[in-house]
Amino acid sequence: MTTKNKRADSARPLPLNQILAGDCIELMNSLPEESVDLIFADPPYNLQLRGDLHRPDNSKVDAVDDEWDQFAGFAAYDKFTREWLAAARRILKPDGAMWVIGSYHNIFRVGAELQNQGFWIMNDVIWRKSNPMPNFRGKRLTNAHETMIWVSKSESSKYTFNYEALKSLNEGVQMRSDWVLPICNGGERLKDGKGEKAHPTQKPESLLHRVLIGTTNPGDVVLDPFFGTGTTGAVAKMLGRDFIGIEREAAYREVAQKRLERVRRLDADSIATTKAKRAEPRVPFGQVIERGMLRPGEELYSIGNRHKAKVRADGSLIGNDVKGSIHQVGAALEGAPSCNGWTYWHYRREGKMIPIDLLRQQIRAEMSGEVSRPN
Amino acid sequence: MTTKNKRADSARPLPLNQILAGDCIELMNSLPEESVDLIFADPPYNLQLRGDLHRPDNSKVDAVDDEWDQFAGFAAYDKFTREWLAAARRILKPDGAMWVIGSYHNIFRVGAELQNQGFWIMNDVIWRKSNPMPNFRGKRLTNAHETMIWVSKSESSKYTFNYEALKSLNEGVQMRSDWVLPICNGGERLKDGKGEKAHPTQKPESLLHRVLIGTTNPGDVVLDPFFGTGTTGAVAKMLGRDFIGIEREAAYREVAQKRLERVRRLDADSIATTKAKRAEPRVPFGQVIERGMLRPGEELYSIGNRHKAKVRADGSLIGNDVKGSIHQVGAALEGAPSCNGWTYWHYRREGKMIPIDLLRQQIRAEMSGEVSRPN
DNA sequence: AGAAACACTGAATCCGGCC
DNA sequence: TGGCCGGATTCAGTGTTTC
Repeated sequence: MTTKNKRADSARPLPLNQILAGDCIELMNSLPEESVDLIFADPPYNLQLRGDLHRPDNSKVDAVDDEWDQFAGFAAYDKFTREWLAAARRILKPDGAMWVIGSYHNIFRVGAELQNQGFWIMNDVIWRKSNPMPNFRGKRLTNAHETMIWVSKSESSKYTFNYEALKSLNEGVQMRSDWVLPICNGGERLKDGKGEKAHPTQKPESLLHRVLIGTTNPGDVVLDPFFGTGTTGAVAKMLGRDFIGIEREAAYREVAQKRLERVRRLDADSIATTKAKRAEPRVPFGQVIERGMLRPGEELYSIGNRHKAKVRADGSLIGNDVKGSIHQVGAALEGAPSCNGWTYWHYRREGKMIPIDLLRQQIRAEMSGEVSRPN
Repeated sequence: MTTKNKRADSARPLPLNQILAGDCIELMNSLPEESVDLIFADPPYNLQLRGDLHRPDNSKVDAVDDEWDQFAGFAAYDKFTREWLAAARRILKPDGAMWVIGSYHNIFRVGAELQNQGFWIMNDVIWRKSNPMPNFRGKRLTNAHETMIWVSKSESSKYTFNYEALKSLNEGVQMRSDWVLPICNGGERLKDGKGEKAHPTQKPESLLHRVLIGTTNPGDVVLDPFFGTGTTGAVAKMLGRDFIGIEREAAYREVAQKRLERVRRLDADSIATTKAKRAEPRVPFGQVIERGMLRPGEELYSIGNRHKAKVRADGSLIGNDVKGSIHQVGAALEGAPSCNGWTYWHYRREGKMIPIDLLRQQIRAEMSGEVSRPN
């Protein structure tokens, strides 16, 4: 047993692998200080939704309008944040660490308060969703990510970081601060008795898998103060870590309890890895313009010089009164149903015609070293 | 000239397309209020938020003990943030917007203060670096991204968002909140006289290209209070936007000035981007009847023939006892909250079903004389 | 049986001009 | 300035039904 555990040994035993019922601040305050290795926290985001939102097909979006996400304002939210962070800080071992996940609605306030309380940021980590909900009204960018902040208890903490394990998860390349993972749906998404989703914001197990592999060791105690349907507990149990869940809502606790009973601990050997699959990244033609490889106003020529078109600043082409993507304009000029613009169009350099696909290859080469999408 | 500009008109002229020398807070305070369309800010965040931070009055923070010192560091940085954000807020037009870029060292504090001052977050945007600097010691994840926060001046601001242009940059798929772009190196990276990089954190032009295409229009005034080597100005000039740069260090101003002189403005054609449909003139359905394209009494059919309605002489429809506009009747028959009648209803010609939207397009073409109008 | 079409859904600060 | 109302707006994936 390492020195990390000395405080816990001298205190009363922890309620391991259980779901505690009640308010997380009170319950954390009732636990012995400096007894927990890692905290994973998914606090309410304090979304401020106005009216209903409908998809273009007129179906209504099922909003997160639950009571637990309502706060009177920033001051109330900040007070809540201060209190639960302080309670979390007390029970963390000196070398312990914490992850907090959030969106732009709350993550800046949480991050600032983490710093104010003396937590030390190692990284902010971006969960890039491979399948986010689109922006239906075309008024903003697709909100396609969430932010996690990974902190140690203090600057001098000797936190756990399994560098090689994460590198191995990433096909031998150093793990980056942006993680591409799908949202939780399909069979993994828990349903209630009526077939509705049991919790509006269930996190994917893949996310917790990566967190726990990277920043805990087998046998560590992982606490989740906003347990919900228990993703943290399920992955912890599977990976041979101990967990403590805290959840206020009885309905969530019930679903989580059943879920945890179904989970089986893996044997030590198989705790190893889920392999990532390398996919050739899609390169939008717009990037060729943004990167200055071609300039807006420059002309492109078809094979055999039969057609030409001019590049615009937004990556569309205009040729012979037809506007659109490199593929659309190519198809229109050829009178064809479709066209691969990347091989169809060429640019001129020193009298030579060069296919724009070479530019795409160049961009892909620059992007290599990146690994994306598990599953 | 739109109402957006009325405040600027009544004030003294802006120092457009220049680099102002000095402290950005003082200089912004010297500019007329509500005169700028967009601010792009890359504030200092390589500050050690610890020992060597100086107070704004240049007195050294007295390090009593670690924790107090750290708090003093944050407090000083927060004060600086509050002040430059307030100055930026004052010169922004009511419908203006701002981008701030930062890393985990500072972005949480900046984001929280943005919210405190009443700025309204549209998105946080992740610049995912395709070629980041690796983490050499293997103690953390590769810090492979930076965070940008895009805000409007207030919740009610009618901010500029060129949805279609960004979608076009992304080859027809809605632009997401994570942008993959390489860091600035190679020929784009400016060097000083000794061949060293001229600025430690020069931003890539590709990043500014996307920001300016997406959230400004040609002729807009873009201000950068931390101008550095002038990436914002260079891209603004190229894309036909006006800029105001503010920079304290003479060496950076010099490099930026030379750079700007080399930049050439693109012609209007190349700057043009794909327009939103909303910008097209409204065509009342009644015109279709007045012009005899459809006759009163003619029947219209929904997609899939599930519903039909009869055209009346005043351009309203009647179907299944429901009377009203093409939109109202469509919505009523579908039991939907709203309905785009133009795409919902079809008429029959020679056995074929033709959407009435084609008639609207025909009218619009006749109205403008040609297919597309400049800008 | 297999393919194709259709239906449904996800942490969302999601409209704007005219009267 | 509040209310009315025209009409613009979606990506990836899973699961179900139909051909």
